[in-house]
Amino acid sequence: MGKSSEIVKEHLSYSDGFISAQSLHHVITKSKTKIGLTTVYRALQKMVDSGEVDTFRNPEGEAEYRLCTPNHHHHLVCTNCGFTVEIDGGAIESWASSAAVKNGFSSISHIADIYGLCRQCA
Amino acid sequence: MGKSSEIVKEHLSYSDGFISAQSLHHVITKSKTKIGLTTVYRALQKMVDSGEVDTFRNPEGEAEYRLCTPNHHHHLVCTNCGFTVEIDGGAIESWASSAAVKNGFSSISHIADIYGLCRQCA
DNA sequence: TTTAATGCAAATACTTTGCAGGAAA
DNA sequence: TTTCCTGCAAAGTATTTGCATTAAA
Repeated sequence: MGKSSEIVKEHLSYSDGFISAQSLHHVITKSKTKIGLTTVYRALQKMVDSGEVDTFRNPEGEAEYRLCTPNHHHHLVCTNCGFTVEIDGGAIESWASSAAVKNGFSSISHIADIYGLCRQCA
Repeated sequence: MGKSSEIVKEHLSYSDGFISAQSLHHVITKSKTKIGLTTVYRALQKMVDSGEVDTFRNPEGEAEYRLCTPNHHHHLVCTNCGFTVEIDGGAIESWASSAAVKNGFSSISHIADIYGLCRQCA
């Protein structure tokens, strides 16, 4: 694993919450570091495989990534303007694990996001 | 709105749970009806806009659709073999609406799916 | 030298859009 | 006629892969 993976992970840690591979690539190249989009994708995929990074697809079809951290949270997203609020998972976490255990599933992860219109856009 | 939208909706109702636009198009053309992929996409998008249909992106990046029904449920998906269990949303529904209200959001929908390994694949 | 990392360009997959022909009002 | 529906082909976007170059071990 070369230096690039380190750079990707570092920038991932700067970003709060999820970020897409494309955005991450933008951020990195804008910062000063030269890096290929392919390399960003490959670094992210490796970290997903190793369990260091969580991923899910947003409604636009882009994959979003974040470092796995203990302070796991979810998103409330305005479908009109994109305004996003981070919210606590609350009961979700236990719902997910109990549903999984009940059905014999293991190594679980979950996605849970809420979409709606924010006050401005309603 | 022509006949095609009716056909799309009908086949959507046959399918239990979510189905992708591509799969739906396959099913429809295989059944006997000639229909263009474009038309399927357009019919689905119209129904999403009107609130008749729910949609989300699966981890592969495909959009999946289902008719909105009162017996709303969620999915527990095996990431290895694709085996899927339908589970009740339980506390999710109230979590979603309370989080939304607390932040001034309206017209909300949510996605909540759990991924893991089923007994066979663990 | 042998192995792994890198990135450009091409390929792939899903979805959307432009446009012309046809059906319905 | 005017409007809407259809669907082919082209375009657009995100992601993956082939391959040659380069860096590291």
